[in-house]
Amino acid sequence: MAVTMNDVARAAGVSLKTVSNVLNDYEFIRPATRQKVHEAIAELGYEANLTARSLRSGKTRMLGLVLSDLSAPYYAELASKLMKVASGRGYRVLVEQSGATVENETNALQGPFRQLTDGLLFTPLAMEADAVAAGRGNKPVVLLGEHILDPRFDLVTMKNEEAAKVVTAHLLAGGRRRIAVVGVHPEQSEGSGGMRLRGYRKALDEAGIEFDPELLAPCTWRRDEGAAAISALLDRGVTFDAVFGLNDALALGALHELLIRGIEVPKDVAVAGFDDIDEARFASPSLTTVSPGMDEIAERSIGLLIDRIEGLEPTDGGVHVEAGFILKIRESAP
Amino acid sequence: MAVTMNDVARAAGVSLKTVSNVLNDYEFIRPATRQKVHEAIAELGYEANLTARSLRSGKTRMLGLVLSDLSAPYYAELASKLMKVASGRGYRVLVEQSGATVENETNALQGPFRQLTDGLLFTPLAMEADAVAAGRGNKPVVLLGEHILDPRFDLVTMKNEEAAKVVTAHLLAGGRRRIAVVGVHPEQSEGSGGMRLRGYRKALDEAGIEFDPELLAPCTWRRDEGAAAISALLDRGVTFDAVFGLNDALALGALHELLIRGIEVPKDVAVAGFDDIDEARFASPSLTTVSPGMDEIAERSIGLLIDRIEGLEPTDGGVHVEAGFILKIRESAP
DNA sequence: CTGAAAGCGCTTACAG
DNA sequence: CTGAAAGCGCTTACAG
Repeated sequence: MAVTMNDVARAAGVSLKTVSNVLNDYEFIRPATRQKVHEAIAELGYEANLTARSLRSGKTRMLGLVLSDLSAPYYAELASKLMKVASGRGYRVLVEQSGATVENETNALQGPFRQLTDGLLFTPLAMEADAVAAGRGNKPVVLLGEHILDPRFDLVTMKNEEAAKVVTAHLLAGGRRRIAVVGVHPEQSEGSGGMRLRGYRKALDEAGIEFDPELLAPCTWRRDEGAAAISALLDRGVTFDAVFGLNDALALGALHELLIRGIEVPKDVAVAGFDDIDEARFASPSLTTVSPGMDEIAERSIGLLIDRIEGLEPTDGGVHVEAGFILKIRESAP
Repeated sequence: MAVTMNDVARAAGVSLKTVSNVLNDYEFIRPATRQKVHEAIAELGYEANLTARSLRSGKTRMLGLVLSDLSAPYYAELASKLMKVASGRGYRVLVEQSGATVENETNALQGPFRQLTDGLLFTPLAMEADAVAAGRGNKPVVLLGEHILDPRFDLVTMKNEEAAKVVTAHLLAGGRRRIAVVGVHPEQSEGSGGMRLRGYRKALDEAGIEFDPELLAPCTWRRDEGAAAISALLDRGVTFDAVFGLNDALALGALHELLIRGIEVPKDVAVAGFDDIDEARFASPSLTTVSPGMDEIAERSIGLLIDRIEGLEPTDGGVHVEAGFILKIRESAP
């Protein structure tokens, strides 16, 4: 059927092992032999069978990427970048959507998905740290995001608190005093949301402005929820002169609602977000936000994972990487 | 190391073949035997080795998805849906980004990527029909999109021309007479762009309105290009009372530019797009557009591909599926 | 309904 | 530097 290594070996007049050596770039091969093999490969149009290679070697050269939903802009952009970086190092990325449920996350961590990959880039949103630690098996896992911050794990994350503080300070520097926060999760002090809220509060503290819980608009991190949350705030008669969306989707939802209500942005209310998704640049008005260094996150997380797989990362405990960030000042909060 | 079928066979006191039969739901197995095997599997925590299965059976139960860039909102949403549909039928989706270059598309079609998948969902953007036909090999390929319309291929597409005609007719019904078109490719009569432009012209014809080439704003399909194209049109002094973006990103870019210039939407200029990406609902003003039936596209394309793989689709020639569409009337063109 | 054997196409010790 | 053999863990004919 297909051309096999055996056919190549026969055509080149060498043994199977020699063909394998050539394919795997083994150092000590006589140049003449190497050339004979390469000629036979070219002549026969041989292509290595990846499945057979995987079965024998136990490696698939695929990395798993577990995230809640690929259609979310942030994840779509991240996945795209991760694939490009991985490709540069000879790996593919296989994506699994968890919908942020414990069941699906557990499945991705322990089920057949795991077999198909040499290591996992895992965004835990529902599972707790102990469950992840118990179920991670012995292939490398690198955590992405902030839901779990635990010295047991390799982790690549962004500077949530610090960046949120900088955004908030920027709004304060623009003269804003009552900054509503959209996307707060009531009882959550962990995760991206909790950390960004902490950054917000620190900025207020440093500016000597009292924190007013009235200004918190709780909702899940979806655009329509952001619109609804800001709408509810306005209906309750809460006054504010700025909105900080805990991510861009929320900020854009809020922006939309403000404009519908005839509130001018940034004149009456300034708006800022977090993530710098592509859309932020093209909103009307364009959105002031924080770019959390996605390129760096992609490079470092893939790098760390592959180093673990190939045994190039010597550190014993969890490696913790924090990517840098950049404040993007645009029209919505100049 | 890991638990194998052999271990299960030994524990259950049956042969390897019997375990295989149970795992593959072979009909004629004595219930008692089946149960013994299931008990042994549960007791030992056996999980089938997918790589070994693939090597022997020649099937990976993975589908390849080739598209230009996963970070484009339309593709991200499509990929997310395709994965969910495929998962329901027991397949995974492996994504390959081509960047719309001939080289990468050819690689995805003929290179090692192909080995990893039982069939391909392929969005050709750079390759020509003959090259695809020559290189597709003997595993099933289903084309997505409109760049290649050819009876030799299975194809799932949207009603570009018809839907564009309906959008244009809607603008005309609202009293607009000079409708600019953003995203035209100068010499391209094929592909989504060409077909949508044809729909636009048909609507004009039927309304008895003369076509004015001045109103065509050529650019590639990116948001910033849309903004720049409409800007160029305005700078040239071309007058218009509506804009039809050949996709939503273009329409949103144009919308942004119009608002910046102090042109009121929809009062001065109505704006409509194509795709109904999530963002369209939340733009300010929200965007009138066409929903091209992405759910249906996902269902039908995965269904067709898997039917081909499993030999369930009897048709000899290429099957051509056209998904339905819905006009979404929103604020930008009521 | 079930069994014993072969083999998918590689890589990996083991020799030399 | 290269060879002959074993074996990764399954499924697939072939028997019975």
